[in-house]
Amino acid sequence: MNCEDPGFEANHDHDHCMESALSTAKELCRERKQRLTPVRELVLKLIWENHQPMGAYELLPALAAAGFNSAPPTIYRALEFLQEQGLVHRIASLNAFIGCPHPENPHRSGFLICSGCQRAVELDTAPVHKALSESASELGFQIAHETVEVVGLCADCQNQEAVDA
Amino acid sequence: MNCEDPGFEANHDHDHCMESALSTAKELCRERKQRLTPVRELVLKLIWENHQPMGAYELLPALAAAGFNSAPPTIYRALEFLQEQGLVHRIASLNAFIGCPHPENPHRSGFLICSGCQRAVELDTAPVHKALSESASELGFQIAHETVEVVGLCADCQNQEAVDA
DNA sequence: ATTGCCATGTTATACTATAACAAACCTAAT
DNA sequence: ATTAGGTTTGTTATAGTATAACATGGCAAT
Repeated sequence: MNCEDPGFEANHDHDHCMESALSTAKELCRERKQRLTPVRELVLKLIWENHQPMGAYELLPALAAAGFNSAPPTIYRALEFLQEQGLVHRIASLNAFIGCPHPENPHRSGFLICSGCQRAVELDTAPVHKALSESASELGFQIAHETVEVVGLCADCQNQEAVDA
Repeated sequence: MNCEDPGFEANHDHDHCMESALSTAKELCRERKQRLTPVRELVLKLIWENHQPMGAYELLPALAAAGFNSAPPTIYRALEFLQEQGLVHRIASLNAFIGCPHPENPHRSGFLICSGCQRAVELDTAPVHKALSESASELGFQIAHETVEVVGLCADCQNQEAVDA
């Protein structure tokens, strides 16, 4: 299994995961001549450390602890930049942000979100997009952006429920 | 064309549309022994009058005008009830609410949202759901709820853009 | 008529996000 | 090296979305 795309496996190599995401981010920003400034890098790091959807305000205390200004605009600006670079995605139904496991090529994103453990994994949305674009084209609708967010229980949490019951 | 499901057609019979939605709602609530109280009915009416996604706070002034308490909890409670009954859906990416054109049988909902005219139409999400459930079952993920919201341009607004250009 | 539940009123506050302007900082051309 | 111009960050304030908590009122079944 690719460490950058661990599905709902809890016990993957977190450290590697994070470092890999950060070095990819640095690489991409260098290529694109974009500045991955300290605050931006820290925010990305925090998001990957948690490896689950994080609210903007959940990230603020760590920014303050690191000596940055921790007023809301700071975090939202960093998140905006990271989104523009495809390094993080926003999950609208959670008002939360999560690291993208494959930012090197921009793509339509979709998520499976576990309501048991709060983890989320990015989906391959190609089949979903196909279905959507067929429905859309019947109505002459031109798609610009898709929000696909599926809430449910991951395999682990289903087992846990069975045990608890 | 079914008036309750007018796609992006602007010039359908609004009044009929609204009355039909309201009478269906009354019927359903009677069947289910749920109380469609004055404030709930008014909120549903306001949503159908506009026939496009409405923010909770956009609805408050009309509530106040009708003599109801217009503090936020009033509207959110009404919206919560209407959602439970399947009479309105929430669109997460817009923080807005819209009337459901076929509340008689609960269903997974998805939307096409036009960024030109702000209208939204409910999709048949069966094909999308099929694609999603295949992806989900590969990961052993059990789906509880789907958020599918597609932003783009409806046919009218594409034409309008072409004219403006 | 009484009781108990459901709905609404009311106040306060939490949570999410952005506007607007000032200060600091790159960086590239002179 | 200097400086002009753009980008990033700091800072204050506020807009926008949603819920907690408790009081009050109304309705329905006994």
